[in-house]
Amino acid sequence: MASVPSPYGAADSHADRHREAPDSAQVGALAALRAHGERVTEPRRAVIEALARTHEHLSADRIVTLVEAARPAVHRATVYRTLDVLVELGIVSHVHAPGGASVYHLVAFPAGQAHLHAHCRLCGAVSDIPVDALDAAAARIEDETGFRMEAQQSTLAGVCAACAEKR
Amino acid sequence: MASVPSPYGAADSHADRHREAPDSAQVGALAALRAHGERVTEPRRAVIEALARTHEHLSADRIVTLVEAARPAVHRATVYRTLDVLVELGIVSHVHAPGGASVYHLVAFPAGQAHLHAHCRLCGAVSDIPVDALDAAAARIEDETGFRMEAQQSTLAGVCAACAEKR
DNA sequence: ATGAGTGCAAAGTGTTTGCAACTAT
DNA sequence: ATAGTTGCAAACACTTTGCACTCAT
Repeated sequence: MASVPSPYGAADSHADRHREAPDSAQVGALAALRAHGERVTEPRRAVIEALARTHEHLSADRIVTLVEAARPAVHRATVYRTLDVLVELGIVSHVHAPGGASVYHLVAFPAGQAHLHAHCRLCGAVSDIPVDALDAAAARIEDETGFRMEAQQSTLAGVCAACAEKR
Repeated sequence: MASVPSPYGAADSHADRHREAPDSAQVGALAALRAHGERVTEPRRAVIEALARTHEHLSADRIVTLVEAARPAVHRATVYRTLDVLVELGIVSHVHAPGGASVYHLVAFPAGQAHLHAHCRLCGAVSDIPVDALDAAAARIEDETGFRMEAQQSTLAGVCAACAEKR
């Protein structure tokens, strides 16, 4: 039931009107999905859409909420399964923030969108840090300890600018 | 059978005899506990002991196991509560490693033992990185973004030396 | 048409909480 | 003595799984 038969095909033409350039990340994600021989289903579209609609870092639970709001028929478990698939294919990246919930975001397809994650222990927000901020440190660490840091998968802990100022 | 009728009390006077010179970290932890007006109880000693006995980074669940092995009467919930207290007092540090389980370790009391955490995505091991490795990056990040990185609370993701060599 | 993908509900993890009993101070 | 701690068991949040059905291909 519920209708909304076409996820975002021809039907929602006016909802789409100012989306001529639908996130390249979203397009890329769908293409990558197909390229891997995976089926493109409505739940999967919904998950990718939720991820593409924001530049935020969403927790799995938050994604569940967003998807359920848009497509009530989509079940929690399916969202989790979809996220697993997307992560496995490298379409989505997830980082574990201190606090229990892991956050997900689309990997930037055009490249250049890459960034590091910084988690504020006061407000919980995950903010972005220039991707090259740790380059020097990474080089030094590998040199000294042999550990090959993958900065983009790392989450830096600390206090964000906003919270730092309030104190 | 088994008994052990008195969970903890006067009974273990001799069980205590060879515990005069424990880890300075352990002593420091207990002292800090007292200094904060917290009571020093057997469960708390057991948790601190488990942490002090190893330089490893222990998951909460692993600590539960260790403590339960040494003091069967101590309940899981108490271990979690104790860890919370210790973290809150800054006696113990915990980092969330990607993969769900957070790892705990005593903060080095004499100072100088401080280190950063690096989590290998291949073997799962948490290794230590020199504490100052991110100093320059931290300064630059704060300068550029305002984010005040707390390097010691951060977990770097990547591949450890051993795993890197195998590939 | 046919199997990958889904919804459902139930079972897992890992962690927290309300309460009466107990013990460190 | 007495308030802080504990044990217990149940609740909790988050995630995964078995199964029959459906839909993308």
